[in-house]
Amino acid sequence: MKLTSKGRYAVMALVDLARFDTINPVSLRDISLRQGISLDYLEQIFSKLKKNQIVKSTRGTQGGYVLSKKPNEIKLTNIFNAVDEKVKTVQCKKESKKGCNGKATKCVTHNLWDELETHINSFFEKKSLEDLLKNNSERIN
Amino acid sequence: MKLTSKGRYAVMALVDLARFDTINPVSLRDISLRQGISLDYLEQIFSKLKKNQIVKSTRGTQGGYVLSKKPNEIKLTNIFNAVDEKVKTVQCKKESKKGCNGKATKCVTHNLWDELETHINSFFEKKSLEDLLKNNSERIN
DNA sequence: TACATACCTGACTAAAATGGTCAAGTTTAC
DNA sequence: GTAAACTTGACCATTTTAGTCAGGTATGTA
Ligand code: FES
Ligand code: FES
Repeated sequence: MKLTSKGRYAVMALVDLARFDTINPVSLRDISLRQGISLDYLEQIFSKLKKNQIVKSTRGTQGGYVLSKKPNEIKLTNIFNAVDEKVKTVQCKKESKKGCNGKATKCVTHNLWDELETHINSFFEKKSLEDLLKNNSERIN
Repeated sequence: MKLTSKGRYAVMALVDLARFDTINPVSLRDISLRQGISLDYLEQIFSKLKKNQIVKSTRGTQGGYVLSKKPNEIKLTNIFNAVDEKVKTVQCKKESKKGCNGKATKCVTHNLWDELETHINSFFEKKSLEDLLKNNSERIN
């Protein structure tokens, strides 16, 4: 079970945005340099974040991205959904009546993985960007 | 973030074992048929489970595997460690002083992922094979 | 003692996912 | 007009996953 770079980078970039977008839009180039993420890869990620109305963009010189909501309104769940970083623990289709073994009943571990998924998702639903900002400034002081 | 088949199969197989090993050792062939898991793949998994003293084996005709501890003494943590299904959320080496960005400080999200890892692992530490047996028989009745 | 059953070991591999790069734009501030 | 910055889509190398395959070795039973 591991977290992919796409999810990790999305959150890193948005924290960066939350810290620096108060005066001017922030360019991906800046984020790329500050956070050490490939510029081209960031573009893919921000394209998805924009489609999901998590960020807004301004084109042209001095352009860049800005959060489209307040940091406390952006939960990790929203971010992860936007970039398709989903938690997948069960193998079977959840709606399907068939189990992952192809039989008519769910496998012996189905309920366990389902609980696990809920457990993990509850973490993402609790945490917002604002929590991360606090956490970060605590560490600086 | 997704669970791999190796971890999933290991738990499925051990639940099967816990249900059927009370009289005779259980052959991998039986598990393979009941759970719909490739026999050759099961052998790889059980090799690791054996090295980690989670199961014991008997060779020859009528041979097979038996749990080496009571179901309530086998936690998911133990199983996952045995088959190398580890939860990995941070990108950096934890001991290292360097962050995942190569800089001297930890990245802005490091603490978050570390919390997440703890959150997930606590689930695995709580759950034992016995819990799964209960859950399963509940569903049958 | 033969022989079938079942464990044991290690090498190999097809397919998918990951983590990007690259190329060719369009928009807009200055 | 030109450079900065967003936009789009194709492409690709590497790694991981989820196995397969080909040999073994041990042992209960007939
Ligand atoms: S995971 Fe849903 S049936 Fe096995
Ligand atoms: S995850 Fe540890 S420094 Fe980024």
